[in-house]
Amino acid sequence: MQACGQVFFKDSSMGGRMVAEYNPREIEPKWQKFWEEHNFNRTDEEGQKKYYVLEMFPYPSGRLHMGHMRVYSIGDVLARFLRMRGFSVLHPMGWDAFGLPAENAAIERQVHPAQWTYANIEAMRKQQKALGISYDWEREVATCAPDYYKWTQWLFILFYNRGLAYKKKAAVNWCPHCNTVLANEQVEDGGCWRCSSEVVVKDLEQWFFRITDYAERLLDDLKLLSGWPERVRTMQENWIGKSEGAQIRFPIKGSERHIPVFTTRPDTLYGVTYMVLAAEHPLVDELTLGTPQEVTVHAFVAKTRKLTDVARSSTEMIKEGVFTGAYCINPVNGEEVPILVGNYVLLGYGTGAVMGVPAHDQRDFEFARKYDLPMRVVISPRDNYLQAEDLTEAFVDEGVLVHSSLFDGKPNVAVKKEITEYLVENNWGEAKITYRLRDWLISRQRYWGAPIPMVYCDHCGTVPVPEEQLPVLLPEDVVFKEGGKSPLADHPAYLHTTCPACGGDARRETDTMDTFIDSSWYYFRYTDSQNDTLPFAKEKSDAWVPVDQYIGGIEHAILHLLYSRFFTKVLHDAGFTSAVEPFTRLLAQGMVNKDGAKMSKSKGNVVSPDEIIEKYGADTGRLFILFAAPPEKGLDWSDRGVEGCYRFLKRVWRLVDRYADAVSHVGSERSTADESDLTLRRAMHTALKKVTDDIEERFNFNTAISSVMEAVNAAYSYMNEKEDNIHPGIMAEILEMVVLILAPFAPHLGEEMWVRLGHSESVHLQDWPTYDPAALVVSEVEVVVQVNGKVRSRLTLPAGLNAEAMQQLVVSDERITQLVADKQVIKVVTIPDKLVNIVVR
RNA sequence: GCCGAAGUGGCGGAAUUGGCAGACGCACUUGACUCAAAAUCAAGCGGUCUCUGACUGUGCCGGUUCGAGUCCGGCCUUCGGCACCA
Repeated sequence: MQACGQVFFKDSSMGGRMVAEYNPREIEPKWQKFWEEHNFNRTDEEGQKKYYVLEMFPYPSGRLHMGHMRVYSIGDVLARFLRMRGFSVLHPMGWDAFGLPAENAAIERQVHPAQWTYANIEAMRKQQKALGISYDWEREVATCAPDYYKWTQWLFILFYNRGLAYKKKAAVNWCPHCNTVLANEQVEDGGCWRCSSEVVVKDLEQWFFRITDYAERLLDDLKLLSGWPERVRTMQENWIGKSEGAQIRFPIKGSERHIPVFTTRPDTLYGVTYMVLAAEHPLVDELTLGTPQEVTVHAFVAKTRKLTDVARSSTEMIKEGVFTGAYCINPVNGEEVPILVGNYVLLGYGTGAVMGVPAHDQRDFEFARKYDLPMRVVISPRDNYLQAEDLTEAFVDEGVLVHSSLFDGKPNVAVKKEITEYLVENNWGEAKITYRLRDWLISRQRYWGAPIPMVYCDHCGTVPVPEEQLPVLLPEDVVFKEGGKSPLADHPAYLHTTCPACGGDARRETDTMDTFIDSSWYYFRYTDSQNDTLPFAKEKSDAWVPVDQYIGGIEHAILHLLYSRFFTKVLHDAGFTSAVEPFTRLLAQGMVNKDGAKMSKSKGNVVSPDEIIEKYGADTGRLFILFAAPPEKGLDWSDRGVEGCYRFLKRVWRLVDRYADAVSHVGSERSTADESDLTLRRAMHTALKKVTDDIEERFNFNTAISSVMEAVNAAYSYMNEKEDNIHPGIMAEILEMVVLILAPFAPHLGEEMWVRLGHSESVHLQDWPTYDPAALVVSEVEVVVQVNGKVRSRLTLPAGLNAEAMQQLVVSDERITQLVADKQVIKVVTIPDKLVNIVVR
C-alpha cells in the first residue's frame, strides 16, 4: 500500500478539533476525498500473504440498489479486515457493461448505448465511492471498452483455434421480445431470463462453445469446491446431469439402417416392447415416406412441433404417440418391436429415441396402457414372480432377471454391466455416458456486445480476424430500430470487409457474443488490467487467481459460475493460468426485502442507498445491512433497525469524545486496576476474540457487530460507575480497540475517531488487535446447579475447581441440601466451571 | 414428484463441541433529565399461575441421554432449485 506510513493530517485540517455531534455528512466525504487523493486502496503486489476479495461486478443499470450495497458491504469488511490482518488484498471493481438494456434505451430515448452506459457507470461509481468501499480503482474494467473486448475477441479466437468454438445449424431458443437467441442456461421456465417472454424454437446457424467437452471435469472438480455452498454445487451437478448407461443399436426391419438408443437401464433390454422417436428425429420422415401412415404421422409431427418447449416439458402434458408402421429388431432376442413417434421424446437428449420398457418404467407403463402396447416383466422380486397383467404400476425396485435368456436369475444391478459387455462383444452397442448439459450457444443478434471476430470469404471459408486487426470495433454510426434485426447486419461498411487470408471480398459475422463471455474472464483481467499485449500475463494472474473469496447473488449459481469455471479450465489447458478453478470460496448473499417482499417499484417498498447515505451516512447503512441478518440469508429492511445502528454509532462517538482527551495523555500517573477496571477489560477482550472469530471463520458479521455493541455497553456501565475516576490506561486500550474493530464496518467513523484518539496514521493501516488471554481470566465463575436436569440454584464459586471440590461446595449449599434431603442421590454430573447436575430418586 | 435449506418472544435474530434458551438490536413499559417535548442516560420486557416461588416453552409426535433448540425415527409447514432426462 503506497500511502502507508504517511502522516495524514499535518498538511491538512484532518486532525482538527472535532465537532461535538456525530455528523456523517461532514466526515464521510472528507475521508473519501483523503483516501482518493492518497490513492489509498492501491493493491500491494509485493506482499507475501495475498488475498483476492471479489464481489460480482454489476451491470451499469443506472443506480445502485440495496442488493449492491449488501454485496459491497460484505466484501469491504472482509477486505479491510484482511488488510489489518497483514494480507495484501486485491479488491477491484468494474462493469459488466455490454447488454440489452443499453440498446433498449437507445431505441427508446435516441441515446447511443455507449453514452448511456458510460453515464450510468459514472453515476454508480460515484455511489460506490460514497459508500466508502475500498476498491483499487486503478484496475477498473468495463467490458464494453475496446481495450477490454479486444481480449474477449482474442479469447474467442483462442477457443476457435482449440476447436472449442464452432458454428452449426440447430434448433435454438429465440426470445421474440429481445430479438435474439439464448443459451439453454438463459431459459427459465420456458421464458427468457431477462424479460420472461416465452421463448420459441428456431432453426438457425449459430456459434457455440464446446462446453460439453468439459462436462466431466466441470462435474468432477466440484469436489474441489468445498468452500462453496452445497446447494450451488448441487445445482451445477444437476445442471450437468450425468447419466451412465449404454447406447444400443436397434436395426430397422427391412433396412440397412438402425436406430441408436441411449438407456440407463440396459438390464431391462429383454423387456423392450416398442420404440419411440422424437418428432424431430431424422428417421421419422424416412420411415413413413410413401406409406399409409405418412399422413397421420406427418400431422402428429406438425402438431407436436408447434408445441412450445414449456408445454412439451410440462408434466401435465398428455403423452401421445402414433405408430409409424415400421418395426425395429431388438438385437438381443431378435424380436420385432413397433416404432412410434411420441410427443414426450426430446431430440436434444440422448439420441432422440427411447426404448419402451413398460413393465419397469412408470412413464412407459402409462404410455403402453394407453395404447395397448404389450408389456413384459423381465425383473422380478426373488420371492414373488410378477405377471405383466397383474401390474398396476411399473416395477422399478431391484430384483432378479427373468425372461432374459442367459441372464435369468441374476440380480439386475449387477447385470447392467454384463449386458453392456455382451452388447459390445456382439457389436450391438457400447457403454455410454450422457450429459444433460448442452453446448453453449454464444451468438447474439444484437449490437451492444463484443463482435464475433470472424469473416466469411467465398474462397477461404470461415476465417478468424488476425490478432493485429483486433479489436473488431463496433461502428458508432448505427441506427437503432424497434424490433428490428441487429444494426450491425444493416451496416454495409461493417458488413463488407476483405478476407484476412486472400484479400478478396468478404463479409463479417454480424452477431455479437453473449455477455456472459465478457464476465467469464474479468477476474483475470483485474490482475493485469493495463496489459496491451495479452489479456493478462500468467505471472500476474497466478499471483492472485483463484479468487480467495467471491461474493454475489445466488441467481448466478449456474450461469456465470459455470461459464467462468469452463473458461478457467480452457485457459489452464492453454497454459495461461495455473488455476483449475476460478473461485476458491463462494458466498451467495441473500436478497434484501422489505415488508416480507422483494423491493420493487410496483410495490412501492424500495429504499435506495442514496437516501440512507443522505439521512444517516454510509457507515450506518453498512452497519445495519451487516447487522440485520447473516450474509447468506434474506434480509428484511427495517427503517427502525437502521435508526438503531445510527444510535449505536452516536453512542460510540460520545464515548470516545468524552474520554479522548483524558486518555491521550496517559502517562506514569496510571492507577492500580480495581475489579471494575478488570471487568471492563475482560468484556473488551472477550468481544475482540469473538469479533475476530466471527469475521475470520464464520463470516457472521451480525454476531461480530453485536459483540462490539456489548463491549460498548460494558464501557457505558463502567462510565456510569466511575464518571471521571476512570483508569486512563485501560480506558485508552478500550477506546482504541473499539475503534479498531469497528473500522472495517464503519470506515469513516473509524478514521475520525482514530484521529481523535491522538493518532497520526490511518486506522486502516493499523494491525488488527490481538486479545490478551490474561484479560479473560476470571477468579470466580457462576455455576448452575441442577437437580434431575432442572436448574435449582446458581452459585458463585472460585474458578478452576476440580469436579470433587465443586460437588462438595454445591452439596453444602442450603437450597440444594433441602431439595435433596429425603432423596437418594444416584449420581452427580459435573462440568468444570459450568454446571453440576444431581440425579436423585 | 425429486433434491436442498429452514421453522426459536410482538419483530430481526443469537445460542460455534449435547450443558443457564432468547445474546445483540428493534418495538413496548417505567424512571431520571426537561416548563414540556425530542435527544440522551438508567431499569424492565417469552407465557401461565396460588408471583421472594413454581410450572411451562425452540413447528408436531415419539425416542436416546443425568441433561436435547442441538442427536435419532416419523410427520407438518414455508422457501428455493430441478422436473417426461430415457
